[in-house]
Amino acid sequence: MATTTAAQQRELAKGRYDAFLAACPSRQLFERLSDKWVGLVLCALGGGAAGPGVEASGAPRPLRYSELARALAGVSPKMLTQTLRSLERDGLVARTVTATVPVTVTYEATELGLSLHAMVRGMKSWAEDHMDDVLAARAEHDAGDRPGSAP
Amino acid sequence: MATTTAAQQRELAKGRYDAFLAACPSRQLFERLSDKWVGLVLCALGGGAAGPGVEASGAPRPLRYSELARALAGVSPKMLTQTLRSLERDGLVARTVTATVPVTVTYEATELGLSLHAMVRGMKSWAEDHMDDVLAARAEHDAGDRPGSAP
DNA sequence: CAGTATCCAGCTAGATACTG
DNA sequence: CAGTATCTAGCTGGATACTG
Repeated sequence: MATTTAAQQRELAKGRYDAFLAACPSRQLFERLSDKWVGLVLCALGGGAAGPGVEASGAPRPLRYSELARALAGVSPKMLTQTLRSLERDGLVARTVTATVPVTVTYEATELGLSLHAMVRGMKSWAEDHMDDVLAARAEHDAGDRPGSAP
Repeated sequence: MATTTAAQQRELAKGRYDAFLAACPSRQLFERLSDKWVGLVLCALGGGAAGPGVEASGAPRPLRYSELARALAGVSPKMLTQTLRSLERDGLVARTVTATVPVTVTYEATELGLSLHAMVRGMKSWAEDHMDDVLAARAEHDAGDRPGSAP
């Protein structure tokens, strides 16, 4: 066991990592978090998933592999597994196998994963809430921005 | 002019977009936001940049192209320009050209960009603050997790 | 159900060199 | 200073097919 607590470690870590630096490990971590599937998986496991059989309850609950696949429309088995494995390795997601027939596997966000959920969910909500603003900005930009070119 | 205000538009947009759906425009927007350079640029323009000549003031201020290039260590001119152009098009960043010799170009986050800043900054801070936790989780995972395989 | 394995098209993004 | 242009290695990730 370490002689310092997790809280102390985190305190010491303040300022030790900087994602702006290319060589800093936190840069790689930031890049991993900046992945659409990572974001969507975390949103789903944080309680943001909806769909047939998966209501948007708002409360985090374990989801089965197939539920995740349904929630993240368009995800391939390969990417889903790959994403889940990386999240599991990083301690953000816990994988639980139940020996039924056929086998049941559930995934749920760990405490660490949950601590990230607010931000990721915020990003997703932001994208949904400001879609129209962005669409408008694009239209204005693509139109040429100059008054003279407006009809 | 539209007959509805931006606030009303946003109100109406509630529930109209869902990034979980592959075909939803907000999914593409979410994917764009889930880009390391987008995240880092937004962090820098939100006042999170530090370095030689660029102190981490915490207050958002316009940055020049070269300041951004220095802040985002390792970014290539191509990616920086590409990222800035896409952010400009989406109305998240404003580009200002001042006719000096040589020409001075500054970028700053728009109100829309600033509204996203909290989340992105949160992600970057999270990565820095929890780097040790993730490192520990990886070590444990890679060791095999099982007590029997520990030395 | 919950993956794994394989193949490959295509996009990404870095390196590099050049310009108004 | 602030880009633009070009080339390409290689990684990403989708399609597809198969398995315990």
